[in-house]
Amino acid sequence: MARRSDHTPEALKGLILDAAEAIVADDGLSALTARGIATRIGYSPGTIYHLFANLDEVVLHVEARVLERLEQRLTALPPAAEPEAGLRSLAETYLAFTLANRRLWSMLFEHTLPKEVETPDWYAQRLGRLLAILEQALQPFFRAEQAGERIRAARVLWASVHGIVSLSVADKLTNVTTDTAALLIDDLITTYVAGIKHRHAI
Amino acid sequence: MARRSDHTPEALKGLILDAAEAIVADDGLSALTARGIATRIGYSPGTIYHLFANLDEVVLHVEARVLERLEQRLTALPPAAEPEAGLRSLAETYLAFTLANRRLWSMLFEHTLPKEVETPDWYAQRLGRLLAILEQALQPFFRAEQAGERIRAARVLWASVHGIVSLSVADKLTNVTTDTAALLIDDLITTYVAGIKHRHAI
DNA sequence: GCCTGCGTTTGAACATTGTTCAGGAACACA
DNA sequence: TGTGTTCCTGAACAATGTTCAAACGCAGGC
Repeated sequence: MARRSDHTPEALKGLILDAAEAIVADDGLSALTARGIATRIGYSPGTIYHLFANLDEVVLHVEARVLERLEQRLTALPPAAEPEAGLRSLAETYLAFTLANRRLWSMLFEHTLPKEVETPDWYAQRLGRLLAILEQALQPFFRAEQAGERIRAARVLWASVHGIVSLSVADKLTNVTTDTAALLIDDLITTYVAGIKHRHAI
Repeated sequence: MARRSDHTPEALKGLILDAAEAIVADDGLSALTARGIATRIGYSPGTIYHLFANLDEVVLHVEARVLERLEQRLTALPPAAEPEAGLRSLAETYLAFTLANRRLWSMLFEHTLPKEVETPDWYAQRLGRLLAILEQALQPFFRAEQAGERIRAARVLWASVHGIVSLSVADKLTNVTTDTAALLIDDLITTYVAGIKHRHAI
């Protein structure tokens, strides 16, 4: 009973990604199955494979949407009065986003592509844009000729916040401590920024 | 053709874990299958289920062995002349270990237990012991009555180093930068320690 | 109104997975 | 030799990702 253009291919892709995202958000990446998506959108499993090469590609696109939403949140933040407050609100927004989207966020790091396949360019570019936000927020702390140090600091902060958040989302740190991720992030920023001021006195 | 005590149950458990570890080390967590382990040790898949409740439990034990080995490396380090050098060599050892055991290390974070099941106590204790090493290395930077700050700093550093390492092992950061993980870790420790000295002048 | 062609969609099929469990095989002891 | 207990097997089940010949229904021509 093949239908014809119930939905355009693009609309169908959207349906598939919506369904996939809902499943991951509800029950985690491991609950995502081709048949599950198909049932949810009222199509058969085969249809998915006409629009995506395989399930990995579906996951990759869901990941992209999550990253895009995070980017929107971070760029929508009002400019901060003080540089350090700007950093802090970036980190807090990041944390709030991951906590509100625990399973979707975990997906980004649980999911690994098969050996041969490498992450597509657009994926790296998405990450790059997120880093650029941080690089800019760090501008007040460095002189113009210290661009290298500034860029490195952005990566360190990005990865560090990620580490705190991911261990806490996965419950691999909170088992051991009563500190919440928010406290740790606060300490990280305060101390790291104090270190920057001390090292690269501007 | 049931054999009798070719191996004691304990020895058999060891064989299973060895095989599982080898498979993960070679081809990653996703290549780990009950049949694969069974073939490798010359037993049938069913045997595994007499010794472990399910594959998740096998993975958990392999994780434990990896954590144990890391702990051995970290505790075997010679005492450092300077406090900051001690921190640095801890972090470098950690990084070297993860790079030498990429797939095994990724396993720790790709693998998540099903919703209901929670990580066993001994797992949290293993992590706790690793953190304790860091807490001790931070002792010279804090006064005795600042134990709270020191413990928090250990968690921040632990999670931050983890973040740098895990993004770099998963190639989700290096795509974007030419900095190696070692440089980022170096920057983290230098700057964070500078921040500590500045904040909690001892 | 009918036919024909073509892009869509199906759903059965295949290989592979985790997991179970009735029963067979080998040892220890009589 | 017989008997019981313990260990181990391997077939079986449900579920997975993925493929692809066939079936379907719309668009356009007659």
